[in-house]
Amino acid sequence: MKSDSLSLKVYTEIRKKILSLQLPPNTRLKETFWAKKIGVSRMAVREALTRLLGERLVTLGTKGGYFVTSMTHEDLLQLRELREILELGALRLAIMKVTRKDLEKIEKICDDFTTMARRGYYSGANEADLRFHETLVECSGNSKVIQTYNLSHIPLFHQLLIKNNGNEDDFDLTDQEHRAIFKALKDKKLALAEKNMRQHFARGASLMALD
Amino acid sequence: MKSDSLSLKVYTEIRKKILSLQLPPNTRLKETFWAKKIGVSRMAVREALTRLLGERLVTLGTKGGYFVTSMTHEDLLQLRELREILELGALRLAIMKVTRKDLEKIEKICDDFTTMARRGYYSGANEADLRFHETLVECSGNSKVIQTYNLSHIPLFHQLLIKNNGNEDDFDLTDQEHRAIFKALKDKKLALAEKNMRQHFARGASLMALD
DNA sequence: ATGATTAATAATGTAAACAATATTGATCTC
DNA sequence: GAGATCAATATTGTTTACATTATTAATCAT
Repeated sequence: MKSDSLSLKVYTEIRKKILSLQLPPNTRLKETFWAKKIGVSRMAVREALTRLLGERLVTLGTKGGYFVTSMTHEDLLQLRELREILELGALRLAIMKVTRKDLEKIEKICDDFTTMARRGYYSGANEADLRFHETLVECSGNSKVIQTYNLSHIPLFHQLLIKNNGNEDDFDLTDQEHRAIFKALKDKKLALAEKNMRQHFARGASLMALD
Repeated sequence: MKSDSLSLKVYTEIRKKILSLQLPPNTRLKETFWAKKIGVSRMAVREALTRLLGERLVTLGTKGGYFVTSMTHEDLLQLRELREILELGALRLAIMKVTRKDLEKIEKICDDFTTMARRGYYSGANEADLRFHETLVECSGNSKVIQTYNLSHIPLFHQLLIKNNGNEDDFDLTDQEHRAIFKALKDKKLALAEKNMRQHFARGASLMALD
């Protein structure tokens, strides 16, 4: 098996931890610590962190050093707006381009969500929630939109939202809303799909206001 | 005067050259070459390139090495779609939040465009064109939208489009369209502003098809 | 001449060493 | 005991050195 570059390994590992909140915002990322932990030189770590800096997932401290990018409440509100812009845009493209296979994939994700939520696998259901939205964006068939979505920290936003406002009662509503969006997409009813999606996001916004 | 870090210096310089097409797509970026040229160690260059990798402005070759990210015709079409999504989204936010000062700034940019185009300063007019759109996005008042826009390579898109399809006859039309968008924004007529902007982008799209 | 083979060169990937700055913690003064 | 001072430690910024892999150039056989 071919071994990828060492810094790529570090990059992948730290990135995953940031996006899953195992490394919470504002955490300081000390080069030597991670070098020892992963078993590579400090330079490999530094390179990984610099790459994450380019992705805006880490930030430079005023006196040097790398930190996991922080998220203020204001940031979350703005990310919600951005998300709405991007996902609605993707939806408009998807309506035109979506394939039979895409639709099957989305429906399966809805089913997975239902199953997991019913059986109390809430983390799993959240994963399915995230995947539902990612898959919708993929259905846009526009790789630049997809890339932008992935660089926009929306997965992080989703995680934070769930962590702060997670509520088991919401799973049913989320399920219904996802299926409503899916159905409109399948029937290629753009206006309806947009309306359903806006509604879905509006509920998310109302949850955020409770902080 | 405080000196910033060396890799930041390299990062800034190379980034500017990429976005202005002084370093065209697919150019190989050799570490030692730039190290000598800028007068820093190879590692400082490497760090800068890694950061640009995170921003997707450079790519890794299959056999190693950094290259300026290439742009296929397909990429340009997709970027145009992305641009429309982001700028229309920003416009919707801007209609609600735009300030008097913002409006003055935009109008001034329109005036600059007119003046420069009339006097034959076409590069300058293109700069004003770019700035018109950037400023509109800034009027969204949403830093995440702004950040995403800046990471989306749209300036590059703009440059490439002009380079390939630049046509002096278009300046008049562009000017009118910009002013139409501006007026609708000032009057807070959302539907009209959207329509004008869509029209502006549609013309851009029609130019692309001529390749 | 043309194409394959191999030696020479160049470029990258990785690690280690050194210098400069920041942080910590102990000591002292009041 | 609270706060200031300064030494000790830790962390980062930068360069140099080495190992590995690509690329180029030269040689040779056909």
